Amino acid sequence: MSDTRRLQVLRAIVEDYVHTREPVGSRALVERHDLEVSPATIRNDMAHLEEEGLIAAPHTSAGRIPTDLGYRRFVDKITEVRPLTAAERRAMDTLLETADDHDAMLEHTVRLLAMLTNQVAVIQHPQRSTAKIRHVDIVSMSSHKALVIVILSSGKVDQRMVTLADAIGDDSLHRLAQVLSSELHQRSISALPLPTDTLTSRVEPVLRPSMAILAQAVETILESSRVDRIIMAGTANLARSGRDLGPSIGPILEALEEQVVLLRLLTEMEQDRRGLSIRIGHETSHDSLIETAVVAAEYGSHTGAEGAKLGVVGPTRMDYGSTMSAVRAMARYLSRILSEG
Amino acid sequence: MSDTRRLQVLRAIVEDYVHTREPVGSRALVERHDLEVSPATIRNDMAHLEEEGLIAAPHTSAGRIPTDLGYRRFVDKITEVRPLTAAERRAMDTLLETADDHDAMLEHTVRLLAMLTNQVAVIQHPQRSTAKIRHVDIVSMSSHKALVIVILSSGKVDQRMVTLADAIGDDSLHRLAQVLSSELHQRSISALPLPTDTLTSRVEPVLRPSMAILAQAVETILESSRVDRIIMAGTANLARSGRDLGPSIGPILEALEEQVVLLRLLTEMEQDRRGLSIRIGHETSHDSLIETAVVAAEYGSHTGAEGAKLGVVGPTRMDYGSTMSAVRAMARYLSRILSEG
DNA sequence: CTCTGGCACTCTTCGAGTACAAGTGCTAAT
DNA sequence: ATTAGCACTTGTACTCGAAGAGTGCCAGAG
Repeated sequence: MSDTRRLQVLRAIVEDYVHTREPVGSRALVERHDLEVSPATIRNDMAHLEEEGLIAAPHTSAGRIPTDLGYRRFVDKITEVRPLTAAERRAMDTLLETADDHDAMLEHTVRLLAMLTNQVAVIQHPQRSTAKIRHVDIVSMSSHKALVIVILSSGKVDQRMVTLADAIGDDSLHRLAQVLSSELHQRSISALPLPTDTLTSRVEPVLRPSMAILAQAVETILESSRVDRIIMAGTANLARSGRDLGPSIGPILEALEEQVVLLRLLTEMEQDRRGLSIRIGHETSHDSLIETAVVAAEYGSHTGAEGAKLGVVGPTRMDYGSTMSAVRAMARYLSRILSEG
Repeated sequence: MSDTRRLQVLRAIVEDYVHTREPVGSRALVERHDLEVSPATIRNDMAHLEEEGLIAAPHTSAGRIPTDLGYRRFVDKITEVRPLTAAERRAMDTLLETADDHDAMLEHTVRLLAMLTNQVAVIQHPQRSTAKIRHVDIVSMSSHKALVIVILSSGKVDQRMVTLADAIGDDSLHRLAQVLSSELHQRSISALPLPTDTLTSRVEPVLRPSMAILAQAVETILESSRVDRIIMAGTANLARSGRDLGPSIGPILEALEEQVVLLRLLTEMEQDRRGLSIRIGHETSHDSLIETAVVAAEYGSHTGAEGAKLGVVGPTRMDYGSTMSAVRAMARYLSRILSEG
């Protein structure tokens, strides 16, 4: 009753099933892998694995397929993270060159990850709760309209249009911007509300109504910049692997568009020793994702923006080895670029 | 051989088919609509319609379904744009209140349109070829890094990180920003390349290498801001109507993610007298969209940013009446908000 | 105690055959 | 121009049976 062979069998079942998409039987197993025992022996092992709930048979007379638990053990005990191919490395390097602003960076990353894994890739905008205000700017758009621009230490730029209380000249606008900028400089974006009183008291009475409006705008910007967002790519890949996901790709797409779900899931997931977070099937604790697995990794954690993740969503029947390696490599790569920038 | 009845029959076929998703036969037709003739008469009419290529029979013994051409005539001659319901109007009004910056505005619009039509909605970022530079700003991020920010007359803000040639103090940076801003103010974004020589000559020699880098960054920003983008929402709706689109929803998603395709299609489409552009099936001249129809309308055309469109993509078997009305209403609504803002 | 060969059993898949329903096209009559 | 009737075509649903795959279990060997 060699315990290691059981694992070998599980591994073989997972690999074959991932490869062929069909339930795998005992005979095929001994043939494809060189287990030096007879099918009957394997059958015994399979019976045990089934008792443990690691594999299951769709019908009495069909081969076995891994259960969520089976995948889980496979991932935990067996899979070795596969190194990247040269082509993949090259793709990442070209990414570096096209690195533009912060947002574009994330966008390119997620697209590349989708291409590498042939799956849906997602990336979480970093929670910038520790980010600080670096600069506030105001640009006049018309007599009563102005654009408030807030630049954060993370390099993110947010803007918002406001309607001022009075017509205000460029000079006064400049003065307002200076007060805002100097007064709020280095202030954490999570320190709300803003000291509106101090701000208004620092300018001439005639400007105060407008200053209040501007402060309000800045506050709104900060608030909305604390909300996490998710960028997604490769939804077409979902359809490609539709055979695995049954007819249920609709609800999956919905769950993905409903960013909140994914966001909560990502933040809940904890990294294992390999620096990866994986949820398989029911572990996602979300009904429409019951047939999917999420592989994620944290990135940029050393820059103070902690907890931001990136990853892929695919059918539970996925090639965990390469997916895990791609996700991890991507996370490291992005972390490096961000810390350099 | 009443010609108007033929149209009536076509209309009935389209409506029934859109409603039931099943080929419609002569008997059902006379029953559901109160045509005061016998099925046999209808059969004659249908034979004519089939000759004209407006309808087709999937099998010899099945009812008829409209062809692309049939939908086309239906849309051109028959459909009356349905007015919006109160609920729809209300949804649009709440949208107004959540109006934030320019990008968020478009994003909300496209989501709402997706919800209203239960289809995939797309919106084209306005081609800002006529937009002008309103302001250029530089914010120091670290000793050698700075963020270049360009604000356009349309209210769009783009930024880009640059690495400077030398360590430059805040004062000098401010000076550089002022030169850039005043020199480039009101310059059309399509006027490239920038007069780099003039720019560098306006600052002290020690700053010139950095000025060159900054000018280059601005140029890059302008270039990439001229490229149109597409925002999309409601891809989950695609899956919902998957039954209509056969197994081919994969390629469709791909085509949609491949923004270039859609972008070209949208710009090519010309508005009809009702202010709508519609392409049905093969008219999209794109293989993977052969089973879809695109309904679009121009928005914001009076603000100088011309040619930007918004619309929906759905199965050819769609409710053209309500789709058309939703798209047109949305376009008008957005135009109004943009021209007010 | 582990492994193996054999064998009966179960269950899905696939094809052929058949009956049925839907719907047409045509012809002759009004 | 319209209608009624009828023969004809064709997809759909269902049943039946054979084939194939794979298991579980038992009895025997190492």
